[in-house]
Amino acid sequence: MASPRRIGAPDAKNRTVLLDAAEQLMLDEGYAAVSSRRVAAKAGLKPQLVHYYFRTMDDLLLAVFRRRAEEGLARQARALASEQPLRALWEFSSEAMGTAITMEFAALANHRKSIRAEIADYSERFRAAQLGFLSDLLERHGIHPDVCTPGALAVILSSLSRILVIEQALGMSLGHAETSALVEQLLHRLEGDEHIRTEQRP
Amino acid sequence: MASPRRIGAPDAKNRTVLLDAAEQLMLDEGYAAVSSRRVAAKAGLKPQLVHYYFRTMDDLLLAVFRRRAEEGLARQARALASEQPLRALWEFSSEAMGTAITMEFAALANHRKSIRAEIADYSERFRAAQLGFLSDLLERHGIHPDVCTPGALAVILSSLSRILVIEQALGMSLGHAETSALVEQLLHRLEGDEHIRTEQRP
DNA sequence: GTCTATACTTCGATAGAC
DNA sequence: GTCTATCGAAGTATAGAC
Repeated sequence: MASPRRIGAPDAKNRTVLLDAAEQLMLDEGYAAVSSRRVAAKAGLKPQLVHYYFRTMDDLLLAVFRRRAEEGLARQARALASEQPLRALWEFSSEAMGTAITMEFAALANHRKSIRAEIADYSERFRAAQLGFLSDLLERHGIHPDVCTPGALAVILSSLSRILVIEQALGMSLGHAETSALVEQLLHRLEGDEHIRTEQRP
Repeated sequence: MASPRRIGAPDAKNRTVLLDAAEQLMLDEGYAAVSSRRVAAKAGLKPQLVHYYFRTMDDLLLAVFRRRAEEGLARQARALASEQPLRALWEFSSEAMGTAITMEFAALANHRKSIRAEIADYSERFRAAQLGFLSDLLERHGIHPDVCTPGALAVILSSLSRILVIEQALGMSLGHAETSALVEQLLHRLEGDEHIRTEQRP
């Protein structure tokens, strides 16, 4: 009774095309621009197909989010396993695209219950994945929990990277250079100089 | 030639009613819900009146933002002139409603040029107003700019308060208690214990 | 100065054809 | 399993009546 209507196969080619179009639209013009008609137009398909592959528009939005979130978790795991994990984490968190899409979904989440639960869940998974590494790092440097705990460090790093990216996108800069310098100081103290990264040869 | 159509007086009662309705809608359901029909319905007026008082929907949104921003600047100024300015600033920045509306406009700003300029301008005014106070505070405590500058402290405080509020609204909590404890430590060090505030008698 | 009648566009979603 | 024809509701904005 919940869903009497049929739905397209999860691996159908057009489903992916629609997901790509929706994601691009969201980045370019915001979640409000993700309508069945506009998504279809960008994908070169008929609007009704959106409702064939995704029962509602919320379902489409959720699918876009899940796909990005899963990819993000994998990329973060790779960053944390890299040569300079703290710097890699900072750079990953400072990526403009990830921040833009996260923000778009966060705004959306404030007003749609089904999406809110999903975002909260994934966000905690991102943070939880950082905790083990940060915990080791702080311990290795003999930093007492009274000074800074792994949880606090995770919150601080993610909040700073996010706000710097967001404000930059708006064209703001007041206090940014000083904050970046402070972060660089921290990274240096906890992980030494930035290595020169040579191009990977094919 | 830009605006051949007439527009309602800025102090007309219905204009304010429409502004209130738009703001409430934005908080409850997000910027996408602020349509002429829905605003009018909430205000108990006809949809066409929205276009009489505001030429476009963007104009309405901008008017909502300016009204709140001006009020916010005044409130922040009062906080910075209070008995415990640092704590007052932290509490002001941690207010759920201010954060929610700021976030909504920030999301909107990513995709609408006219709004982006306005947000960036006001945001820098908020931060600039904090700098004088924070500069004095750090100097008074003999904190060297190598350790922390006023600009960096402003960015850190605003980013932390914002992310804590946003994540709380989503239902997240990982690392929050530890971060709050760290902030409390900082407030205590820079401004002593929290005073007990007695109710103002009428 | 204040508001209404109206035009035209775009929306999400379903039922049913191939 | 894949797609199309179509509906009723909601969107912005203007021209013109009071």
